[in-house]
Amino acid sequence: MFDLRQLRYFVAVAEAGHVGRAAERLHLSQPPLSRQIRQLEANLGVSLFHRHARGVSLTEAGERLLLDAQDLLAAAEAAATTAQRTARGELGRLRLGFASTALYSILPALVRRLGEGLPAVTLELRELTAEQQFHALAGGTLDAGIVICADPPAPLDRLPLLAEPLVACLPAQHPLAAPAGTTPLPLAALRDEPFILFPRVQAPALHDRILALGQQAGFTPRLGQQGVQMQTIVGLVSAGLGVALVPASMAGLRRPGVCYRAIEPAGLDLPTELVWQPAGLRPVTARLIELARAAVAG
Amino acid sequence: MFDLRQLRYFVAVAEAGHVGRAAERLHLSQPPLSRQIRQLEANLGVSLFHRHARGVSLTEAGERLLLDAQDLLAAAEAAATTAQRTARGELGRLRLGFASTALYSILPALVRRLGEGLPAVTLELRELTAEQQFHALAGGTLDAGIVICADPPAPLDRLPLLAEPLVACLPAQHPLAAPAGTTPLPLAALRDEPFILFPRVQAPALHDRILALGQQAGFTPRLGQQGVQMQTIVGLVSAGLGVALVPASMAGLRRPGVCYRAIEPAGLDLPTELVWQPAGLRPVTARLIELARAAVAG
DNA sequence: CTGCTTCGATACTATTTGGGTATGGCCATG
DNA sequence: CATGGCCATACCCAAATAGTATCGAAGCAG
Repeated sequence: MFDLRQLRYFVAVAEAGHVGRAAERLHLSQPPLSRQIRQLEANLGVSLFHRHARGVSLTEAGERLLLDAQDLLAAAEAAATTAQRTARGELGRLRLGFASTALYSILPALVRRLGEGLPAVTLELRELTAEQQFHALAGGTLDAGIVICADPPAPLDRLPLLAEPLVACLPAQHPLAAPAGTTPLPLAALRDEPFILFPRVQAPALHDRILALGQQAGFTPRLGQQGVQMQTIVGLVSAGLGVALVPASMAGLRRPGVCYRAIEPAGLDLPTELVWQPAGLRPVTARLIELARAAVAG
Repeated sequence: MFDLRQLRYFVAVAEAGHVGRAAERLHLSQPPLSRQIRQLEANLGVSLFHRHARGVSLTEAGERLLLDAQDLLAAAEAAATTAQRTARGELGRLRLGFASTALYSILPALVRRLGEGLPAVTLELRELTAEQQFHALAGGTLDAGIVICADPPAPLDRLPLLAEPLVACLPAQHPLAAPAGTTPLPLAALRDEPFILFPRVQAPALHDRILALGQQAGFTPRLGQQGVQMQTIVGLVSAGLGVALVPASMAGLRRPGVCYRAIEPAGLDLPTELVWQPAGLRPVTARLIELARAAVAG
């Protein structure tokens, strides 16, 4: 069978109409080129050129092959660059999990950066709890995840993206409601309110952190309704079913009927982190981590 | 850049999952295969395989390349066979001219044989006078032509396809009209009828042949209407505008209102011939000539 | 019609590249 | 810890490719 080199030679001769001229263009001397063309003809069992006194011209079969050869060479080139771009993580699918709070903090900026830095990567976003993300990462069905206030199991790497305090989320008609910027609300003032929380299994660390804050303020929070997603919790608060402690960035949700207030004691900031499995890291995941690192630094 | 051989090797290794196994399948020993794979990786600047203890597996870039490589190899194969089939005249366009009479004699059978013998050839049929065909053949805009009773100019080759006598074509109501199979009609009986003919410039040889037949029968045919196509001439006869001498195969047209009779003297048979330019003969034209030759012989 | 020019083909040599054999080294498994 | 399986490396030989010199055929001008 033939060879891409022979095809390149053939195209050069066909386009130049001269063997010698084409040899020059290929930085080659004339005789080997002549020989390669004849060899291609022998391999195919087809004569591709008419030889006459002042050059060569394509036979019908040659004209047909010229079209195919140009396509083939272009396709080969494209295949090479596709493989290279895939290896660099510039091409493909990126499966990114995220906790619901990330939608209101880091996720929009990160997605924008991905779109700018890796425009040919298809981003698949999945809203998942931290546990679901850890499981999917271990199973290889997720490339990276964004979790808040959760402890990734041993084999996972992590990158802190941001840290934010908890704030109180109150119904707007609540006696303690006040515009932002007023003095922090002493937590003890909420001792008699029902607290709206995630189910503990979904986010044990965050759940415990909130209960501990209550203890620190001298009371045991009374549990009210439960909600799996942050939007649900804020919605329940706006319906007057209780109060909640939520990440400060949830104030960006601007749901009518709720009010956010800083609390005292403030407690430790909640970390939002990017997590991934370093073993078998896909190139595109590595690029995501780079971008995220740059986003945190910049 | 890489090479189709390397691509074939790559595909074999990818499909086998083992270098050694693939080497066997390629009738090759393992070390050169190993080396070619590494060289392909070096050429692309991309690692295509993960090596582990019991074989190799594709990297993400490798998986991407595998798809493209399989396509490329198939396309290369296809390009080769396309060129070969084109060289053999099994593929392409065949521009065939024909005189209108051929429609009622040899053309249908020839077209059927072409469809069977060269199914991938696109036949372009053009109804043209002999002179138009000779001109188009000289100009290279026609591959072959079918003419009746015409003398091709010097550079053209010819193949006789059939020869047929002239018969009289009379209006059905004409006193001389009679069913086929009766005695031949003495031409002299038509001495007072207007003769419907082609314009002489369109088919001088046939025109002269008809006039000569009249002379032979002892009169000079009186010219009536003219028609360029055979169908037209027969139509004018059926309208009662005169009589005509037409190739015997025109009886196959079975136009109502006309009647065909053998004539006396019969004169020489009219040759219908395939003509073409032997210089720069296209492969597909050569195949047509072969088929036509077989059709005449068989 | 003859010499000149142009261009592809051929002969021969040098170098590169590809393939074979022997062997080393790594990783998983029992 | 030893063993087996498998890929990588080292080295050598054969084949293919490129370069130089030359030939031969076909148009063109004088």
